[in-house]
Order: sequence, then C-alpha cells, then structure tokens
Amino acid sequence: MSRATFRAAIADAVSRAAEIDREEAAEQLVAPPRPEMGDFAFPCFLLSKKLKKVPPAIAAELAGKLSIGIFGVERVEATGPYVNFRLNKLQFAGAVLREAAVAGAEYGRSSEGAGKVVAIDYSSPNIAKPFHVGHLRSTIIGGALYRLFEKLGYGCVGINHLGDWGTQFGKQIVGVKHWGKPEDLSDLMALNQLYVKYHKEEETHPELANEAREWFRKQEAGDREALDLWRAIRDTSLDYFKRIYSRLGVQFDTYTGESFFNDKMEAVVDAAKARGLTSISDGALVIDLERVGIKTPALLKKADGATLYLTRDLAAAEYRHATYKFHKLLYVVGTGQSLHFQQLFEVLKLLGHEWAKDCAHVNFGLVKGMSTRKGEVIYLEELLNEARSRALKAMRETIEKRAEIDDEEAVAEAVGIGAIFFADLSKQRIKDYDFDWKRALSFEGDTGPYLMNAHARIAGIIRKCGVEIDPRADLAALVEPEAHLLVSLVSRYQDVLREAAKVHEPSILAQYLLELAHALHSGYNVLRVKDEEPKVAKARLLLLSVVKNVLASGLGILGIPALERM
RNA sequence: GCACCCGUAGCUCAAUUGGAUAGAGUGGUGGCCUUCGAAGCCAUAGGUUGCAGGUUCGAGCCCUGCCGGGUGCGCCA
Repeated sequence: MSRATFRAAIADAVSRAAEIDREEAAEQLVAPPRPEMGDFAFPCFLLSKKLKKVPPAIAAELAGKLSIGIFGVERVEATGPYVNFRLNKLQFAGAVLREAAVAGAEYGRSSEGAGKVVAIDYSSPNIAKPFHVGHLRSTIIGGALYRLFEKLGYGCVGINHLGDWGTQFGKQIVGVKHWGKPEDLSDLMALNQLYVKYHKEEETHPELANEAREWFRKQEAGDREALDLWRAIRDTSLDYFKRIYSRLGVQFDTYTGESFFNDKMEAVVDAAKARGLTSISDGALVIDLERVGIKTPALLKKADGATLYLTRDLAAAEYRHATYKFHKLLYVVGTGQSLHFQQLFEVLKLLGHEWAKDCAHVNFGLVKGMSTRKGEVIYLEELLNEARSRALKAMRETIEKRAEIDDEEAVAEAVGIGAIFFADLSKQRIKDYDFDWKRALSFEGDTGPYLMNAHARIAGIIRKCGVEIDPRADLAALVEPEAHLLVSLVSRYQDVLREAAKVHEPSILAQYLLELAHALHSGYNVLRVKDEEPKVAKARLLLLSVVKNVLASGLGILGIPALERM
C-alpha cells in the first residue's frame, strides 16, 4: 500500500506537469535499474512523439517543473531520457516499515479477491501407482498457487482429479486375481508390483488383455466383485497419497476423481448433439474443430460407445462451474496436454458456456532425467529421504548449531523439502526441468535453504541482540544504502504477489525472495543490532524483523517451512 | 509432414512484459569467521542473447525465414 501512495503522488505531479492522464503517468512509472538512481523513474519516450522534441530535453524540462513539492520526494533529476525521483528515506522507511510492522505475519495479505473463487486442479495422480518425481511439479506449483490466491483474498478450492477410473483397473485386477494375495489389496507397493507383473506377462500372454478388458467392462456394468476390488484399490491408494501430501504440506478440498463423473457424461454428449456440433467419423462421435483452427477433432465417444478423457473433463468443468461458480478454473497439468486443453476450452465455448474464457491451462515443462541408471523411476519418498539425510549431514558439520536445535530430524526434513520445492518453483513453469540429484538437493547458493537460512539468521539476531522490537521506533538512523534497499524491496512485496498470481507463476515470488535474501545477507554486517546505540539498534531491528516477516510469508506461500533455527 | 514450446556466461537460470551499462547462482581464481548464524559475504574472470533479415526513437523480448532441442498430432489419460 505504502509504495502505491508514493507512486500515486509522483504520478499526480507528473500528469500535471506533462499534461497527460494521471493513470497513464502511473502506468509508465518504473523502478530504475540501479538503486543509486532513485526510487521511481519516468521515461520520456512517449512524450517525445507528442511534443516533437528529443526525450532528454523533455526530461530536463520536466525535472525543472517538478523540482519541489511532491509528497515524499526529496530529489528530482533528469538523467538522459528519464526523470528520476528519489524518495525521502525517512518518510519512505517510516511508511513502509510501520505498515509492515503492524501487519506482522499478515503483511502482504489483501482482500482484492474477496467473494471470488479460484478452483485449482492439481496433482491428480493415477490410482494404484506410486508417486514419483514426475508427479511433483503439478503438486508443488498447484499448492503454491492455492496459497498465493488465498493470500490475495480469494476463496480457493483445491481439486485432486484422481485418475481412478479406466482400463488400467482391469489390468490391475487381473494382476491381483492371478498372482496376488488378499492382503495385497491394502498394500500399495504390492499392488504396484502386481501391475508391473501384469505388463510383463502380457507380452508373452496377449490373451490377458482380453481378460483385463472384461474386468473393466464388468466394473462399468456395476458388477459387485469388480467394484469391490476397485474400491479397495482406490482406498489403499488414497491412504498412501494422503500420507505423501501431509509430508509435503499440500492440501485438497476435494478428491472428486474421474469415477465421480461416470454418470455425468451423457448429459454433455446430449447437449453437444442438440447443438448440432457432433458428427460420426469412423464410427466415433466427434466434434469438428477446424472452424476454430484446431485440426484434430475432439472425440466424445469411441466407436464402441465408450466415453473418453475429454468427455469426462467436459462434464467435470460443467460440474465445477455449477458447484463453485468460479472466477477462475486453473488446470495445473504438463504442457504435453496443451492440445487437449485447447480442445476442451473450445468445446466449452461451442456448448455456449461464456465462462470458458475463465478456464486456463497452467502448463509446465517436462521433468527429464528422473529415472535411475537401471531405468526405474525415482519414487518421491526416496527423494525426500535422501534430501533429509543430506541435510542432516550438512547440519552435523557445524557443532555450534547442533546445540541450539532440539529436533534434528524435523529440521533436516524441512530443509530437504525446502531444497526440493525451491529447485522446482524458482524456474519459470514452462521450462523443461532437468532432474539432477546434485542440483535438486543443493543447499548452497540460490536455493531453498539459502532463503531459510536468511530467515533463521534474523530469528537468531532477534533472540540474541538484547533489544525489543518496537513498531514505533525512530527510524532516522536508517541511513545506509543497504537499509534503504531492504525497505524498497519490502515495499514491493504486494506488487510481486499480485503479478505472480496474474500470470500463475510462482517463480516470480521465488526470484523476489532471492533478491530480498541477497540484500539481507549483503547488508546485515553493516546493520548490526547488538551493542549498538539504542536508537540505531531499535531502528535496525524493526527493519530486520519486517524482512523476516516477508521471508516467512513468501516461503509459506511456496510451501517451504520458515524455521527459527536450522 | 503439420502444430505448439524452448534456445541468454562452461553448467543451471534472471532480466520490472518494448526501455538506461543483459544480471544471479554454480564451477575457476584470490580474500573474509575472538564481534547478533560462514547453509554466508567481498573481489575477479567469463557474452556477437542460436543464425539472417525486418518493424521503430529503442529489440534478449514483437514479425518473417532458417538452424538446433523438446512435446503433441481420433478411438490411453
């Protein structure tokens, strides 16, 4: 808020001096590339066209007109084609830090999303298969977006669209029937082994495929035994997933998976037919999408009459809209399914749903190189355990720290999670992700633990400095450029959250937190608190405590624990 | 073959969405722990932003064509 106040004051002055619209002026105000240049800059390129003068001349002229009387501004200077504004440090720090100090851990929260619902479909794994590293991105990105929108005041619905229906269950049941024991039904690893065994056997005994198809057919027809088996497998999987999610700190509001929509698809098919959208092609029921620029037609039903993925997603989208009246519906799914989502959104439009424009595919790049040398996938639990043990090893290298920590295992677990989450969330979603043990589990440099360390370090200062935090402290002592940089970064937090939400990109927040932690680490030597004069100590401590709150808030959104000690 | 995505320092990534001198980490080299946490800091080296055109006051970003990598392209999800 406070940053916006200063921005508005400058925009107002600029709009009067340059005779342009106030909003236009506010929009053009940017931050200069280097802090010495000032806090805001107004580029004069656009005016150049209108006034038929070169930008530097306009900048000089404007700077002259604006030299005095803008709220919070202590210097106006033309530098080349820009007019640079430097804020009064005391006024700026006062406004920013007081607001942040009062808000405490809630700093950054806003109510701009009040009354609006964002539904987010994420993680959505297939039942009866263990969680591996490839499932992580959707889970982590979706969880981060959930908490981000929540922070901005939106009501969020986390949807886990479980892959809990389909022909793979026929195969799973054949595996259980032929080679399994009754107790395997409640053991996910055993179930998975049976599934793998099925595929191996199928290579030499192709007739098993018919058996599997028959089981799934029975399942769809409501056969008692088939459904009982399916339910047991589903329950076992769900228990397992929930254990993983609790370890990751990820939550869902609903687990309405694919099976939930079994009885809701016929209505969509009927609606499409009624609108004359469908045709028969090679026996299958399709919707031609050539007219909207998609060459691949959408398949609603197979030649044998069975429904498909798309049919189910159409029914699900309609159900979600009816149930949640969402402002936005986000699908956090890999970019490999782009065509599917283009088709889905276009068909929703053709069905007359104007809300189709509120649906978005939050796509992300592939996770490559996640299998071991033997070609097996890396299970998530292996990764988490490895991260924990490496963190423990790193902790044990410094004895002083151990003395302060009472639950080493818990800290190591948190550090491991922090490293893994941040390795994923710090890059733009769209980029392919090369999984690499060394990089994913690194604790040095631009990593999750680096941010956690910045937070724990401030916590240590607060514990040991011998000064109390005072939100009303006199801030005149905050004269160092390092302090001003931190104030400026703190003031940007809300803007960063808004931008990250707007483009569904947690990496914007992650990059910002790195900047903040860098500024802290570089500055904290000159911003000592302990044994300084009380006035100086109090001012600096207030600044540091506010930085700590921002770190805690941002890390929380990313799903990374902010520890007091590590 | 067609469609979409990605090419920025040796490696992994940024760049305020078209703006000022393209920045971080890592790896290399050299420094900094008797002072609130060294999972840290400082310094130094490293670039024809894949190539070639175009658009304009201005392009890593937009347009066209190539080159390289990835993904997808009707009866799986």
